[in-house]
Amino acid sequence: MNETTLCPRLAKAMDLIGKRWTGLILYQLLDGPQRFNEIESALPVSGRLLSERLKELEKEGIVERKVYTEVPVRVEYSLTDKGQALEGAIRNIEIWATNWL
Amino acid sequence: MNETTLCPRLAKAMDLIGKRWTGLILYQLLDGPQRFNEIESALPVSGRLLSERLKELEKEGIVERKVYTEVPVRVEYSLTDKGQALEGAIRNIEIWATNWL
DNA sequence: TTTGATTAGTTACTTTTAGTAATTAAATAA
DNA sequence: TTATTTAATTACTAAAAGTAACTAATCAAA
Repeated sequence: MNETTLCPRLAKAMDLIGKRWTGLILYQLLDGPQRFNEIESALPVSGRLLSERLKELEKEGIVERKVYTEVPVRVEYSLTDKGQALEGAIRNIEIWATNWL
Repeated sequence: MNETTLCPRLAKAMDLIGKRWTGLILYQLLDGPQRFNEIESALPVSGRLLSERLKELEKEGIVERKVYTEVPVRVEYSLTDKGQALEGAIRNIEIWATNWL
């Protein structure tokens, strides 16, 4: 193992996107703001991990969390500009998947 | 959890690329064929996982393994067409990383 | 003929992460 | 008071990753 010339920004990007479910969560959010349960229902991810991933993405400024104090409470997640900027990468993966899988 | 409308091909692509180190291994191979130790030295990945990942990628037809019976043995890994087709996706992640991280 | 060097792994063991299911908090309606 | 709904969290188990030592193959040097 070593850490030589590897670009730290690319490494971080791969670490973020590469975390399990993160890519699919972002893909899901490309459709627009969605609440917790919507994302949970759309993907085979448990609430435990979805919560964890959304927190990470929020911390990185990729996802925004908005609470509506309705009854019952509504929490919506959406992509920030930084998150939206990932669309090209995600669409490219989608295209590759369509052509090669 | 559910498995509703999620595109299975995208899910598989995300699962492949999303596995730890896989993105960086592919990025590394965009530079051309490389032997095991070269990849291991370029990335902070251990031989154990590098070996595991390369096997998965070979099984998926993304990476090709070629053995040269020299002394000592030389094993080179390279991208197949299917693997090379991921360049767009990987470059997009690279660009995003440059702009946003 | 034994020792060492080199590459490409594998094995054994520990730590971290993920999966699963049950539980909680808050706010209200019946 | 009990039930309902959403958005989580907690406790526990299973799987994956990290680490370091070891192996196989082949030859050269001592």
